Amino acid sequence: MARVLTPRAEDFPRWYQDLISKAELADNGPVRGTMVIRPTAYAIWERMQADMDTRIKAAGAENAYFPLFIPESYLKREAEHVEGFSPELAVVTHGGGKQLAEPVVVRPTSETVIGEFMAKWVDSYRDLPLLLNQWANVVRWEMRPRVFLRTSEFLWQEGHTAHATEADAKDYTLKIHHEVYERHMRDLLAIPVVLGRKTNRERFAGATSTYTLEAMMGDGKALQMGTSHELGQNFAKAFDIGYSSQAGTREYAWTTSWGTSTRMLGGLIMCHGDDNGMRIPPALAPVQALVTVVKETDGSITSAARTLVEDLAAAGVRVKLDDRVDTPFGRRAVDAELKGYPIRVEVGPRDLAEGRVVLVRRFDGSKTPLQLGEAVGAVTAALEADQKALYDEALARREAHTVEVSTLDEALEAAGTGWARVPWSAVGVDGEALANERAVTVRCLFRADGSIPASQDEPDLTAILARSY
RNA sequence: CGGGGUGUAGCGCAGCUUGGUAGCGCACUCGCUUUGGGAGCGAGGGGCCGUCGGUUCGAAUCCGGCCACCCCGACCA
Repeated sequence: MARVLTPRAEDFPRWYQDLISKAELADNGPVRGTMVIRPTAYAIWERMQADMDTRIKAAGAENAYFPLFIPESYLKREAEHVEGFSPELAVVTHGGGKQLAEPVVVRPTSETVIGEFMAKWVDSYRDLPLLLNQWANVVRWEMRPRVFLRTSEFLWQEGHTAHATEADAKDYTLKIHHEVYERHMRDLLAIPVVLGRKTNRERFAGATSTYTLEAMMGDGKALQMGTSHELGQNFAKAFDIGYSSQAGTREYAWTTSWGTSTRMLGGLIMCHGDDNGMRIPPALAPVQALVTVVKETDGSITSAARTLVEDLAAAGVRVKLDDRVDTPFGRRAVDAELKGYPIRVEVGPRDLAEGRVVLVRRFDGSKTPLQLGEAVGAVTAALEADQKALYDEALARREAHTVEVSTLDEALEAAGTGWARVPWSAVGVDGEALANERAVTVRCLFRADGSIPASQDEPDLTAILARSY
C-alpha cells in the first residue's frame, strides 16, 4: 500500500499535521494561530459537546452566555489573574472608528465578567450554590500554535460556580473532575487519564487549587485534557460576591471554574491515531459504520447495501452508505481509514453471490466474512468490543511507557521517552524548576492511593514528570 | 527581542551559481479504459515568480531597501 502519512515513528509532529490535513479535519486560519475546524472534525466536537453538556447538566449546572468583550479593568482586579494572562491577551483599542475610552479585552476566560454578575445575583445563602456553564470561544494569543492543541482561538465549555463554603466548592470541583470529566474521557473518548493536583507553579492564575486530567499521547508525551480550579475567595473578594449567611453575617462566596476544550480533538488524534489515520472510539464516532459498495454490476449490490444500511440504522447504529463506485475502491478504503470510521462493511459482487459481506474493523484492520443475516449483530458487537479495546490499548501503552523511579535524575531520563512516577519529595520546588529547564514538567501530584491531595505540601505524594504538549 | 532559514500555480518543490520572459509532482476539468486496498492513458485550465527600487537591450535569476512567514531560546484548555 502506498504511504499516505508520515509514519509516527519517523516524525510524530509531521504525522499529526499530515493526518489533520489528509483526514480533512482542519485548516490553518488566515491569522497565525487560528484554525478552521472542518465538518469531519466539527461533527466529533458536537458529539463531545452533547455528551459533556448532558453530564454537566446532570451535575446541576445550567448553561448561560456571557459577552466576548471584557473591560480591561475587570482583569486587573485580581492581581495574579492579570499577571498570568496579560502576555496572551488580545486587546481591542478601537471601535466604531474611534479610540475607546477604556480598552476592551477579548475574553481569554470568563472568571471576571461572570464574577461581576455573580455579585449582582447572589445576595443570600439561599442563592447558593450558583452553578453556571457556558459554551464559548476564547482567545489567548499564542506564540507556538499547533492545531487543536494550542491555538489563539479555541472552543470550550467553562463552568463557573459559587458556593457558601470552602468545602462545598471543593466537593463540587472534584465532582466535576471525577463524574463529568474523567467519565467523559474514559467512556466516550476511551482515553485513560491520570487525575491529580497541579503544583503551585503550574496552578491557574488566580486559583488556590488546580486539578488536572493528564493523558499520554502516542509518542509518550503528556497532554492536559481538562482542568478544574478552586478559586478560593480570590474572585469573590475582587468582585464582591458576598451573601448574608443564615446567621445573618456577611460572607464572601467560594468560587470554582473548570474547562475542557477543542484540545480534546488533538488528544483524541494523538492517543488513538495510527499510521493509517484516525481511530475514533465507536461511542464517540459521528458515523460508526460505513457500508461500502465495492463495485456495482446491475444495481443489485447497491440495493443490498441500502438494505443493510437500513437494518443497521434500525438497530441504532449511526451508519452511512458509501456508494461512490466511480471512485476507485482503494481510495475510498484509505479515506475511511484516515477518517477513522470504527467499522466498515464491504458489500461486493463476489461475496454477495454467496450471501456474504465483509466486516472490517478499524481498531486492528481485521476482516471477517459474515453471512448477511448475522451482519447487524456482528457490527453492534464489534462496536462495543472496539470501544473497550481502544481504551485497553491506550492504558497498556501508558503503563508500558511509565517508569517508577526514585530520583530526579532518573525521572528526567525517563521523561525522554515517556512518563516518570517519582516521589514528589525527591523533586521539590527546586527540582521542578530544574526539570522545566530541560522541557520536562511536573504534570500532577497524587497520593499513594491515587486520590487528589489537598496541597502540594502533603507528605508522601507521587509526581508524574513528563514532556508535554 | 537574539541566532538560522524561506518567499515561484490550491499544496509540495525545481529553476537562480552561468540573466533570454517559467517548469515538475500532487490536486482540479474533460474523454476513454478501469473499479476487491490511494487506477492508467490522452487532452486541458490555473502563476504580472512576496514587494519596491536599481543594473541591463532584456531580471524569477544580479544588487539594495522593505514586508511576510517558518525554525530554535521567556507559556497553556
